[in-house]
Amino acid sequence: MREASNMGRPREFDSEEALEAITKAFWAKGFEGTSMSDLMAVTGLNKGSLYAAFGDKQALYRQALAHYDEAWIGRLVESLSGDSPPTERIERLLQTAIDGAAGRKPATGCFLCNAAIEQAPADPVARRLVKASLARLETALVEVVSELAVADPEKTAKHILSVYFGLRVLAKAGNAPASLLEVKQSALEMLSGR
Amino acid sequence: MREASNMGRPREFDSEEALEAITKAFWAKGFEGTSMSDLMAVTGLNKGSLYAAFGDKQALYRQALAHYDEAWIGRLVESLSGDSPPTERIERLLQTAIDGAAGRKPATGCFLCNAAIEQAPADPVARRLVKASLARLETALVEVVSELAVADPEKTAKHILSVYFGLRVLAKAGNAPASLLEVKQSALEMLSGR
DNA sequence: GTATTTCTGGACCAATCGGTCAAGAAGTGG
DNA sequence: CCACTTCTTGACCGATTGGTCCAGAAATAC
Repeated sequence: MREASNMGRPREFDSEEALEAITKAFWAKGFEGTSMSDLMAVTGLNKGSLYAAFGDKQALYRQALAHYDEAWIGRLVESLSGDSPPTERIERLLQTAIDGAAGRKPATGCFLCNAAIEQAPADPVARRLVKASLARLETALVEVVSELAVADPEKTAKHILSVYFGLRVLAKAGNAPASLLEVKQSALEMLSGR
Repeated sequence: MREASNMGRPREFDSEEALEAITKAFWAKGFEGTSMSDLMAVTGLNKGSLYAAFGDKQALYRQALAHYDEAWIGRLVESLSGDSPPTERIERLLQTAIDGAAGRKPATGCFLCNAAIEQAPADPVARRLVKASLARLETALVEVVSELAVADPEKTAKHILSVYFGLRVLAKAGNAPASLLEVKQSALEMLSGR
């Protein structure tokens, strides 16, 4: 955000830390549900600093979404390309969706999923970011599925991705983990040819 | 909402029509994204009438959600219990999710899905309504799947429901219909034992 | 030192938010 | 006719919204 100029007063806060807090705020309450006052509260900064460092609310949201892609989606993709058995890696992905709601109040869920529903239709840039994250996930999934004896890996990968987001929705609705586990099992059974 | 009293000035508007318009507004822009002014605009009523007839904004939203259950989810459930082949009925369900985004700008999507993401975590009543709609869909799906030669109909039904909502999310993100069709095909192949 | 640049804190802004209220209109029952 | 009830209209409310601005602080460059 800032040029590498050593002129002028140095910034007193860590931009990364601030963006992390901002991301969590939008993640929990959405774009419309999060006010600038909320963001001031979670970062400990005041409006002037926020606007100078990141821009307006929409820019803030987009950067939070990009940060989520880097951090969380990155972790997910990484976990998909481990060296454990393919089905195990896919199970881990689906389990993430299930765990994302278990116990927590309110359910943390998936910022990407929330953004797809709330902002993607209204904000082209947010939509572009969401699609990019989805593409990352899909690519990683195709690679995993390709290791299995499956007729059409791309089709199957998309199916798994769809189940993943379906689980996210069902989890947010408050479905019991036991019920969600059945979905995961069904998906895994499909992969192993029943 | 109103007692069957013939005393006093009669209401000049049709509550059902108003609720229909209100539902579409919340459906398109969410709870936080819809203002009372928006609701005044889409119904042609003024605030006083809205409050008198439905209550505050949260009550409005809940009634919209209940109306969506009656109307749209009802139609979906009905369509699932036709006399066409079971796989065809399931295909129709998934196709609904795909069509819900095609061409339309912005993608209409599914109010139930939006509510699960946006309001279910924050509003217990909304969560209850969402879960009830989900249960309706699931029950109808179990019946359909039971007509197929499937080991565990309930598990499979949940899987299909998950795919349905996954499709809704992917569709809102702007995925091309061709890509979504692959998900549908994959799900149907799973049902027919590949 | 001074000049310059950038950041901080908070006052300030118009607009909008959800919500209330009272006055009068429009009906029914007698 | 009058009494009563309910609905409509729009003014009005305080609070909050996203966003701007400026005076002063804190650094570097000379």
